[in-house]
Amino acid sequence: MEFQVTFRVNDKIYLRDPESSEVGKQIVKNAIDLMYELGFEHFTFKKLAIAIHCTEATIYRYFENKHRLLLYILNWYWCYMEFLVMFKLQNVTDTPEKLKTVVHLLTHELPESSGQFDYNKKFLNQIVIAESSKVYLVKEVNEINKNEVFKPYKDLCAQIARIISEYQPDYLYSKSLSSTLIETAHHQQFFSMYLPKLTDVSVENQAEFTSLFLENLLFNVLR
Amino acid sequence: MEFQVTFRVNDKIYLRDPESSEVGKQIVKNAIDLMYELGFEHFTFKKLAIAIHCTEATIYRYFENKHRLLLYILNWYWCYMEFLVMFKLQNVTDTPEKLKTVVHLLTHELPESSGQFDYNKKFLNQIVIAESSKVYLVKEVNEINKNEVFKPYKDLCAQIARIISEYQPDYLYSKSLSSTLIETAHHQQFFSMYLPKLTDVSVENQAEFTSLFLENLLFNVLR
DNA sequence: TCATAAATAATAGTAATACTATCAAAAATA
DNA sequence: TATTTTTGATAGTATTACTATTATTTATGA
Repeated sequence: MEFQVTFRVNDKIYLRDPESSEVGKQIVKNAIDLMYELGFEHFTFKKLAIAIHCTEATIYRYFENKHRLLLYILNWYWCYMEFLVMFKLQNVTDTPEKLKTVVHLLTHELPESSGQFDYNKKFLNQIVIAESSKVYLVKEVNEINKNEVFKPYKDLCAQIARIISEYQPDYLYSKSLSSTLIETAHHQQFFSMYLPKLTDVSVENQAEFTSLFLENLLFNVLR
Repeated sequence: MEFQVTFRVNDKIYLRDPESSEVGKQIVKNAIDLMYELGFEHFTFKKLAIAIHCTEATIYRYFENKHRLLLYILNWYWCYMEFLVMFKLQNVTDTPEKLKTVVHLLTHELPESSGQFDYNKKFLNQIVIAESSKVYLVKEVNEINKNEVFKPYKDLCAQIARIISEYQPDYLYSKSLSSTLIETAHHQQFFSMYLPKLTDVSVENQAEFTSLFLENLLFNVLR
């Protein structure tokens, strides 16, 4: 059985829906590749335009600026992650098992979704790890937040918080623990790659380090 | 008794020691004020030059770019924080008390240090919360790391990890828990201010929320 | 079918940012 | 006193982030 999952990303993020045209799709796909390669700071619309053989003005027609484009990519990621959590927890009744699944999803590359036009999941994962905090750690956070552009993040956070509450109903900080889980998944992965002295990673457990740490943390905090 | 604490910041961070001249001191002091006001992205050397009535070139003589200037400010913060932890734990023998002190330090404004030429601690605290991750979440992280510019962060992390190990010697992730503590202190404070739905903050516990959450987390993870 | 309107991309700008090179004055040293 | 070094000021350039205008294509409807 083949099926395809698509997400309606909040239309306040873009000026024109990138899903509505071929160039639009190319913009998002190539933005992920180029942002992975250059990092958010060195990524520019000019460079993206050259990569997809169009002009800067064309990209500006779809996105106000590169911050909005990153926000679009992350919204897509948060929506996909929420879907994956929901999907993978179908028919799982064991609550510890649910939490383990969540940790695994947060600390591993996204599975390839079918569909001829797909984003590079390895690159997307690295962008989430290294760049995601840059969308809210800005002076304009209140202004941006008004358009509900962080709703998918809040939804994902609330979804995980519900599983935490299910596991331990009297735990007082389910949402903070949930957001800590998400954020820690990112920075522990980043640290274990680039600043390993800030972690307890070793050569042997490189790949599984973050999920081991988070599982241990979670099951010690709770119960 | 009056005393003053100063820190030798790694000289790879600056081109010319800002402590060595009056303009240099003005650059750092006013950078903190202006970076707080504008946020790192909108902060420029031009604007800083106007604020202290000098030229851009003067500032470039001290710091290669604004990233280095932020790194200098954070190095100062990390050194000061390590000093404070050491200082406040003098004569404290009770290990749980030590951990509580660390959490309190990480989640509250820095105390004013004496000295006629002092940085604005309220502003510095907000910069640490909102901008600190931007110094390492860059493509050049490996290159930058070679000059040991993150050493004060690693030292602070190791210092807290030692207290964790003292409390529970067989805990496997003392350094990761330590860096998670530091990072979580930042983003939970940020979230409770700007994106409260990602936390369990309430109107009543606004000020103490992050320390309550972290204390609870820490004492449940350990033992 | 053809005229007209609307949508789109390309061209060509501008203002601001992130630097660099040069120069002149002041300070330090020999 | 002469000479070197350090300093800040001036005046640039390349890139970035965006905008306005124009040309072309596409859609619509009489």
